[in-house]
Amino acid sequence: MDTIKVILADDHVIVRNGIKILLESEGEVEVIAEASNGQEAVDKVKQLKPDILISDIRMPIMNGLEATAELKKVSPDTKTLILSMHDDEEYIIKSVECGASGYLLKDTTKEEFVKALRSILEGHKYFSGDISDVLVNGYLNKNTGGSASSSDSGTMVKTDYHITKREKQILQLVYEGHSNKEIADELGKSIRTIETHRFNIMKKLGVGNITELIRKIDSEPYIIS
Amino acid sequence: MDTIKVILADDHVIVRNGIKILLESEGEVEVIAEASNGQEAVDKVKQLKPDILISDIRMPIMNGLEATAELKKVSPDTKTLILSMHDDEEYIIKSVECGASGYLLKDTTKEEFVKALRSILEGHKYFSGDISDVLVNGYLNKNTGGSASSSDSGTMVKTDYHITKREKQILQLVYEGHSNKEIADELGKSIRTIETHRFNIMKKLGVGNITELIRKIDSEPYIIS
DNA sequence: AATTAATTACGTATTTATACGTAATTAATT
DNA sequence: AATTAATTACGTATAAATACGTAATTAATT
Repeated sequence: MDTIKVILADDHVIVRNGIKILLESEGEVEVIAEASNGQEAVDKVKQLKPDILISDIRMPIMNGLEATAELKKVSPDTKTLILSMHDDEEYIIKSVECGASGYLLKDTTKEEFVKALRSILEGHKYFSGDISDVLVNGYLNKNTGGSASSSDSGTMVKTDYHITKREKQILQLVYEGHSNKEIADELGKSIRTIETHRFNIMKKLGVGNITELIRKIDSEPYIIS
Repeated sequence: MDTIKVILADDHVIVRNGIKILLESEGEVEVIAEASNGQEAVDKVKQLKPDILISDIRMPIMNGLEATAELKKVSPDTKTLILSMHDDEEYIIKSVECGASGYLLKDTTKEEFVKALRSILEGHKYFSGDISDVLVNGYLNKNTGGSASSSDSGTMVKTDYHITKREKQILQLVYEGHSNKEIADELGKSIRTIETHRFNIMKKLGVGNITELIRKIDSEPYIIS
């Protein structure tokens, strides 16, 4: 019987080392490569065609969800298992939308970890905890209704804030701590324009002040990527 | 030859598991207990008297630096090795001030990890990378001058912002996203008082807006603890 | 080409926060 | 008891941001 060939993507070496030793102690999992950012993960998946990519979400250069979405193009048979500290529904749903086959928290035991890998290799989805079936079924129910029901997507979990390209640009600068004046100068636009965008962004994201905004982006970084 | 007895403190099981397996694969290190927060770490150190506590900084209930400082009282012979993602000088200096014997980044190899443990067990300090000697020597130079030089502590690394008790209280509420009015209501004080405190706090911390403030506290959480 | 979405920017109004200085009162330290 | 530090709060002034609405222009989509 062949081993399950996996690639690990996490920006911390010690975490990758720890996971590698954890999994290979089982004997049926082989870590064939490691990546410290999403882009490196995609490149190595393309090159090595592993069975499963195990990926953190928050990584430099390209995050784990984007890398997951990218896999369809470079290695359609490779599946992704997300391993994250975040248990927000938005993250979980977003990972499903990006095509991930599983989602585990970093609190996961070795036993469950290996069980998840086996399950995914057999073509199933694997989401840890009680929220797994609820979320996956909820997501499937949302999509079973066809295109008519896509207008109701906001009623379940909000994952698309409909932030335009320009809004993301300005949001990034706000996130970095720039004042409206600084942003106006940088983009060569009127400060009134920036204020308008800013108002629209805050409304779309449902936040009331800059602190909430920063927290929201910290927890959902795909908003600006 | 006895093994080095260590306790691991990190709020993520998978990290603790990974480190445990990593270290015990060497044979000369034995993980005798684990803790998921600073308080639990202190309690287990008190009970089990390990050689070394390996601790993350950011943990719930009590952070790793506070736990380090607490060890003198409960197990004077136990040394602490901080294992963190943060390489800010403030963190490193603060760990020394709390009595830590070493500081490694989570980017550390197994070899260096074990080397650090051996070194610490022999009574030495162990700080990873080129910054280690510079920082430790800089810190010792600061203290070698005696009490007369303590007035110059701000010229090297700013670790004490001299935030008063009341200021910390208000800072916590600002950090949580409350407006000045909300804070004034909650504390039963004039909004003008809150504004005054807020101005003083920002000045002490050297930040120009709320975004910078949040980032600073995120990277130096002891400011408000 | 028509329609829709995004971008730009203003009017009007208000709120909120920043900035500096002064000073009385209270609490803590010497 | 005297001194120092912290807390409270105001005057004065200004800057910055929030909030809502309107609308022209440009870009993208159908």
